Amino acid sequence: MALIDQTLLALADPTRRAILARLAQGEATVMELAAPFRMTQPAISHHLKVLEKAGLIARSREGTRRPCRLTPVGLAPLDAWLSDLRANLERSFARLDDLLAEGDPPEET
Amino acid sequence: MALIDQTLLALADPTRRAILARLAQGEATVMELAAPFRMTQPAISHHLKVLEKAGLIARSREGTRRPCRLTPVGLAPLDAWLSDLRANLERSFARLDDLLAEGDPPEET
DNA sequence: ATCTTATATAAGTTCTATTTTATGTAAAGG
DNA sequence: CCTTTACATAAAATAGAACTTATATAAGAT
Repeated sequence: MALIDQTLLALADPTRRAILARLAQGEATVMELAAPFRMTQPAISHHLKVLEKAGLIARSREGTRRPCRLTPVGLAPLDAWLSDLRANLERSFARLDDLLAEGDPPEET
Repeated sequence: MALIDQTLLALADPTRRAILARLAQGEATVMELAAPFRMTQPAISHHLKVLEKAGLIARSREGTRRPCRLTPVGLAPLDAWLSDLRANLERSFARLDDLLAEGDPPEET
């Protein structure tokens, strides 16, 4: 699975986005992250694993606790995808402008 | 369902992202969009419906054809979510810096 | 050592998304 | 009119993601 797939699949879940939002305020343990949700701890652990595999969070060890923190670089694939898309869009607009300037109506390939 | 949910759910599928990439080059009909995929036309039609409901594409009528075009404003919810997240991150880094400057080690709430 | 706290993993279930097959509709072409 | 082309919709199958219950592990507290 491509990086961008993992990124977007991870972000597509509201619980995981809420977890990221929480982590944007600072580190938190699994239990702290689980608290706001009406959901069991294993469910949260699974969400964390998805986020970790997507490179969106990292975890350390602090005795029995496993604090999580956000790793902003994990958003890079999404940034790249977005700017790619927008670059292509602009290129296609530029082509369209050229054609219109020539008075030549654009046609499909 | 919140806007950002629809946006990210739509983007989480590789077929749909490929469709958007194709549309970044310019308008295309359903058949043209379906061609590159080993997938039936109804499947593509369904993907297009998801993209449309997310506000990522729009469709017009041209006789029997239904050309699709990208609507870049559909990415606004994602842009907003991303900058929100990053704003919070920076705020929390700022707080951390303050505390460190005071020589006061940060603690959990 | 034992108990507790914090977390992970496994198995199973339920829910939702993707895809296909089959069929319907609407416009254009003969 | 009848056929074809381009697409939509419905129903059903499949696949996959999310969640729960039950259990395991590992570190700290007693």
